[in-house]
Amino acid sequence: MKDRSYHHGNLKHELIEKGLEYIDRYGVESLSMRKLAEAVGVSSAAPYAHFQNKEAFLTAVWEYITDQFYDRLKETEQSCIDKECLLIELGKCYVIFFYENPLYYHFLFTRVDIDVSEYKPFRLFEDIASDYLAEHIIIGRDSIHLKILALWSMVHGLAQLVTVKGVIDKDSLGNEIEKILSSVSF
Amino acid sequence: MKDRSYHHGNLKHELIEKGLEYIDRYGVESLSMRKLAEAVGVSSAAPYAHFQNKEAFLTAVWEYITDQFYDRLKETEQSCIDKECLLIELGKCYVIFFYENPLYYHFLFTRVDIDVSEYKPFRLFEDIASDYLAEHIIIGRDSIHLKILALWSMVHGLAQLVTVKGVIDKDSLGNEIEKILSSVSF
DNA sequence: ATTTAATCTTGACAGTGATAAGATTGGGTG
DNA sequence: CACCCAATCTTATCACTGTCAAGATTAAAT
Repeated sequence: MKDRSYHHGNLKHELIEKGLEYIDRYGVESLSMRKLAEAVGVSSAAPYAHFQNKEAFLTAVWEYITDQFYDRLKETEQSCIDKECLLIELGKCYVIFFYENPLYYHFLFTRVDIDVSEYKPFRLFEDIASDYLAEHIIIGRDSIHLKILALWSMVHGLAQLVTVKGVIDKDSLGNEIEKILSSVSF
Repeated sequence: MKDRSYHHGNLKHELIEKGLEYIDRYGVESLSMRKLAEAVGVSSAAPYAHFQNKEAFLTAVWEYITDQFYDRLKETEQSCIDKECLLIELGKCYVIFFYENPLYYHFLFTRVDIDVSEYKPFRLFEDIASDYLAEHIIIGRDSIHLKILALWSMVHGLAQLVTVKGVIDKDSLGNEIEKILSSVSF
């Protein structure tokens, strides 16, 4: 039945991918190590050779998704020609990423102990916002940090609200986000 | 051992309260019906006389917390003398509520199917923001809705970011929030 | 006082995370 | 090449979970 004999060869990575699939489809709650193991064609205790426990496994998945998120942001940064639009494009990317995978949002930001200074996606956003605001802002420099936080909060909050029924018109998502972000002046 | 004989008398309500306590202290993940039942001094199947299943129980707790949240906002609205400050005070209240109970935030907004038009706290916020912006805004009326959404996103996002390590200086929380919210013009 | 319906207990079931003991095997050593 | 070792996987097994069925207990309605 099993195509791989005893040693699976690629178990760790395949577990993470299957885990992703489950989270994306059903949410974290209904993810069990055993079902995952079975889905990959391996005994129920096999995963514990690669992960200390479920928590550790979920952390691995967490890092995996974080990387995806970061890559998307980075990609947007690099493909944006008109630097005037960069910040808004980045915000759009941020929001759309979680709109496409609402369960990712919960999963990412529910795992508690994020330390902001270590979290790459946040750092990227902060850097870009910082550059942008430094050029486009009239007021004193010390308020830049506040504005970044305000902007970030907005994008972050919007990323979640967008997944809530009735908040936004789904058909014109990209435009809506752009309009919302532009309706505020920093 | 048990102070109540057979019929507990107040089980439903007491379960919800104990559930709250658990969520607040350890998070939803480590909440089990059985432990809850034991903590309240009742057999492990007793809760199921009052709740169809765990999901239904959590929904009840969800509604309970939602009410608390709403009451806090409502209270702020009514105790605010200077209507000029109302919006910011409301935002502060919103954020501080979840700062004080970070696990509430996850719990409230992770339970998926919120319908915005039915969710009282959101409605209240929207109404107040609508009134405020209608008076303080120069631009066309059709953009008010956008600005409300922007503002709400900001407060909503901030409510979560505030629970993340390193984002904000905890000592001056109230002031910080006020400064952040004020750093943006709508 | 008797019935009735609500409430609670006991005992069971399948599914869960996790561990210990042992089987299997690929890769490096001689 | 043969050997061994450490990584990997399996097979029990455990305590715990959500949930249900059957029956015990009691508050409330008749």
